Amino acid sequence: MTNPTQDSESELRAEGVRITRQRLAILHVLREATDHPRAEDILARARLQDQSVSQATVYRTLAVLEKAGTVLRNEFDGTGARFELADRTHHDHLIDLDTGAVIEFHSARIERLQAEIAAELGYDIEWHRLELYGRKTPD
Amino acid sequence: MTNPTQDSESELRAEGVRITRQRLAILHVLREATDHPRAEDILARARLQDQSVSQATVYRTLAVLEKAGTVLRNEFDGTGARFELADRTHHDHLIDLDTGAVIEFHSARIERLQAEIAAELGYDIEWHRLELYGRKTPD
DNA sequence: AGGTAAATGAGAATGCCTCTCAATCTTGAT
DNA sequence: ATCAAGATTGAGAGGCATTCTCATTTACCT
Repeated sequence: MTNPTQDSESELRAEGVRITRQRLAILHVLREATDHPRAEDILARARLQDQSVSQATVYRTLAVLEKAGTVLRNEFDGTGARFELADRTHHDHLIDLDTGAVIEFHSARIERLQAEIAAELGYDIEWHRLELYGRKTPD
Repeated sequence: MTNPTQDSESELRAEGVRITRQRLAILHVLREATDHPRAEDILARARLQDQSVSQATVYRTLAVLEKAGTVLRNEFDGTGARFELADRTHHDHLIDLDTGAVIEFHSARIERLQAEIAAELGYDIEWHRLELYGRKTPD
């Protein structure tokens, strides 16, 4: 009888995050997104569902959700943050320099090497960012 | 009879970059830096050598030097770019979340894995960004 | 239902960075 | 050395993403 949508809301409530109309609209946008939208895009899409959502609330909500571990913030180019739901398994990004397309990938070997390197330097990794920027290999 | 300082200036000149008093001051700052200074820091330090350097020139020069391959731009936190000379061998960064210290490291194995992964996805890597964020391992 | 602290909208404010433009340099050619 | 042509510069205005302020509204516990 549980569904993922209700689950994530309960989890948020359990963390002391109040569920408002606006936050539901923003969460909905993030759940439907297949890209990595910017705050601006999220605002536009959220307003389709709830006309009242403001820019300030989008930024505030994204900050709240990020702190709660529900969303991830990315900074691929220098033109502002891009967001995604943190509900799937961890992955890194490959950005196509020609099209701007963002491809997700994961490598357990790289993850392991990162931890090894950090350990050698006397550190525990809290999180990391790995982005590859490239172009399609010519045939 | 050549020295690295003169070399990099000749190289820049060869690329069509004019060597001005202000650019020399900025290059000097970057050569002396042991940290990863922000534009603001570079401006302050450059002015110690040449009072006339302006903020606009710092940004413009950093953009010119970046395009020329002389400096690297980093975005560790969301609070603005940090720069470093690109004269040493390639490296990635480990950022200490408690102190903000930036530790440089390099792993040929990770580099190789990155290339492999990109190749599997049909891409050639142009450049990449790998940052580890962590804390000192407790004893 | 009622009280209280949290969340919101609108717009002002901030911070980093880029642009504009007239004045001043760098440089290659003379 | 001198010159012309074009690049670079300083100062301040402008731009853009993001955050803040504050009066009003809302979620949520009891």
